[in-house]
Amino acid sequence: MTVSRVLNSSGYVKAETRRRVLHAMDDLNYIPNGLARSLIQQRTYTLALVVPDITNPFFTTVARGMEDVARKNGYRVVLTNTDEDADKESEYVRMCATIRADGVLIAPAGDPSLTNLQLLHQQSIPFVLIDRDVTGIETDLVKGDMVKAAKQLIEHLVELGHHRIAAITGPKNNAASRDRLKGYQLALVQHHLPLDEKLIKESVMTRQVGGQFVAELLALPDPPTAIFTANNFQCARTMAALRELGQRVPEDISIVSFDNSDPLSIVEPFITAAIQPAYDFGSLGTQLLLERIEGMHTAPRRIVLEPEIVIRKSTMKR
Amino acid sequence: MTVSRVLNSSGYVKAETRRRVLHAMDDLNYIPNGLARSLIQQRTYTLALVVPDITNPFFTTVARGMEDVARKNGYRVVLTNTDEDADKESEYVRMCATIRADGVLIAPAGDPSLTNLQLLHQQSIPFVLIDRDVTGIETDLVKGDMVKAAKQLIEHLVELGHHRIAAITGPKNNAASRDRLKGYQLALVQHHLPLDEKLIKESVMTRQVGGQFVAELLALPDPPTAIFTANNFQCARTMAALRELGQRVPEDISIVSFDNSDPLSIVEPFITAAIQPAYDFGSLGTQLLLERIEGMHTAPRRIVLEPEIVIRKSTMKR
DNA sequence: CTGAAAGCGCTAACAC
DNA sequence: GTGTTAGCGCTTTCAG
Repeated sequence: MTVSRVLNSSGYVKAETRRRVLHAMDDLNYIPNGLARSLIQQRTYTLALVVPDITNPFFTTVARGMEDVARKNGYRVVLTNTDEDADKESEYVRMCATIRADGVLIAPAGDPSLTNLQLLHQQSIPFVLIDRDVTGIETDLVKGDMVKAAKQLIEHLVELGHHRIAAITGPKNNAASRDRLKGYQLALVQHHLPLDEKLIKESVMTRQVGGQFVAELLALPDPPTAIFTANNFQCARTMAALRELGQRVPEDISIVSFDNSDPLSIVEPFITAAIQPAYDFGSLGTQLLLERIEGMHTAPRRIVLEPEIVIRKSTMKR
Repeated sequence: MTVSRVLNSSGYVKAETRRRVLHAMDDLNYIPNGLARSLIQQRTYTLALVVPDITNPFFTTVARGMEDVARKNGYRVVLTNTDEDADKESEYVRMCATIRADGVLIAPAGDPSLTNLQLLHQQSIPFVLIDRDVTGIETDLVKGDMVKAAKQLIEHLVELGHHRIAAITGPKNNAASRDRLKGYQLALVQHHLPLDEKLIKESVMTRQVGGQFVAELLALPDPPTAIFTANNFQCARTMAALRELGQRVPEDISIVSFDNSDPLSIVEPFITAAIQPAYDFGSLGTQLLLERIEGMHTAPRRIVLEPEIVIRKSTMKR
């Protein structure tokens, strides 16, 4: 018990006793057992971050933001990958319950993630959504204004004289995908441009994304002069496919994208993109989460951050 | 106790009883408490990955390799960042002990990490080094043959007619840095080229790396015609600095680097580089670690993998 | 200021 | 097949 008091600097311990305890701990290379402590305290000081892909620079930046805030508050972070798969996500959410994480920051795979969030709720594990909303649940959320961002990207293209603009989107069961598409459509409508279904290609958001849609788009009788991609990986794949087909960017075709926050892009930031404050997603999300863990707030809070539109070299006048 | 038997499918339970237990668990949304289980079993089924920077694509790929093998064997992975700082590393190594991780895969910050490894040893936590050796300790290790890789990169430059080749290195207390420098020197010596100390610049390996050395190199009376950088971030920063100084790559100056495994490099792999099998570092390292946890091996095993030299567009004939 | 008793939720070992 | 006892290493509570 006295050792416990020394460890936690709680209660009174005579200076001499404290000294002896510390000395003994040092002697024995003693490190307290966190499991036992957590078991009794009902607190693990562990937060979990559940993201679709930890190799996506966007999410590693989120992780950094989270880690910084967590550490500052005495919490650890456990990172997990869902590969955009609600089933794998479910496994990890269960893991969060098993390890008794104090809270979870999650970028849900899509609307089917609802079940996973409900599980967290059942288990009374506080959670905060980042980047993506999920229909059917009201909770704390930090995301970017993706409708607006997409709209601005498209408007940039329109101003450059593009009228045939293709959109590569993610799965429809995913709010982030839907918002980006919505922004695209909104921009076209407001500028009195026709919406052509053939210019919209649904694909996936992972690095496994294929590039066949590029050939399909170019094979259209009236092919697009610009392409809007929904994320990092789609953009990269599109660029690669265009190169294979002998198309130059931006001379032959323009490209805009989301979150081209390549960690190495100090090399040659090339893609005109809507950059979301990924670090802030992590840090603000964690802040909300910690407040919820401490039981401070009750009404769900939604934080919508403004993305920054960065005009670079992947777009040019038509 | 019966519940425990059902959970672990151990011992005999009547089919009917099992059914009732499962039903009740479902009813109550019961999820077993991993803390209590780990406390008694003295096993957490948690591995830790300690790397310098989780936003470095090289290490996220390592993480993927680790996670895949860990999952397949029923283990979880906890990721941590040390920022190339032995003190922060020490904190995390202590954390590994606190949470009673079953094993640790670690890319040590440098030779001062020795203390941290000794702590793990004291606490009887098995560990495996990846990417970097540490002088003063004999353990399992998975790394690339960096001397050879660096040597081949330099030879490529020599064959292109470069004689004044600069080297940007990492901290000297780090085996990875030393090996890369050694390969550079070896190549020059074998090709009877002079070793000029003024062409060697020591810098850091993090994203915070500055680019001032580029200006210094170019200001030399006999400036280099090619630059060898030791990693991702140094390469990126060098490219940026060159651009600011109006130097074109590769027309004015050539660049070679290590691990330019940008996740988005499907866009435009540009840098001629030595690519190390990062995924295998993670998967093989975890394999070794698990074997050590299961107590199978005793003699330290060293796995040295061959890097691949990929000639791309950042180098040209002098 | 220090210690003794009890218990967090689970499982190993041993009854029955 | 199922239940009981004990204990993993801590902290909470209450005595002294």
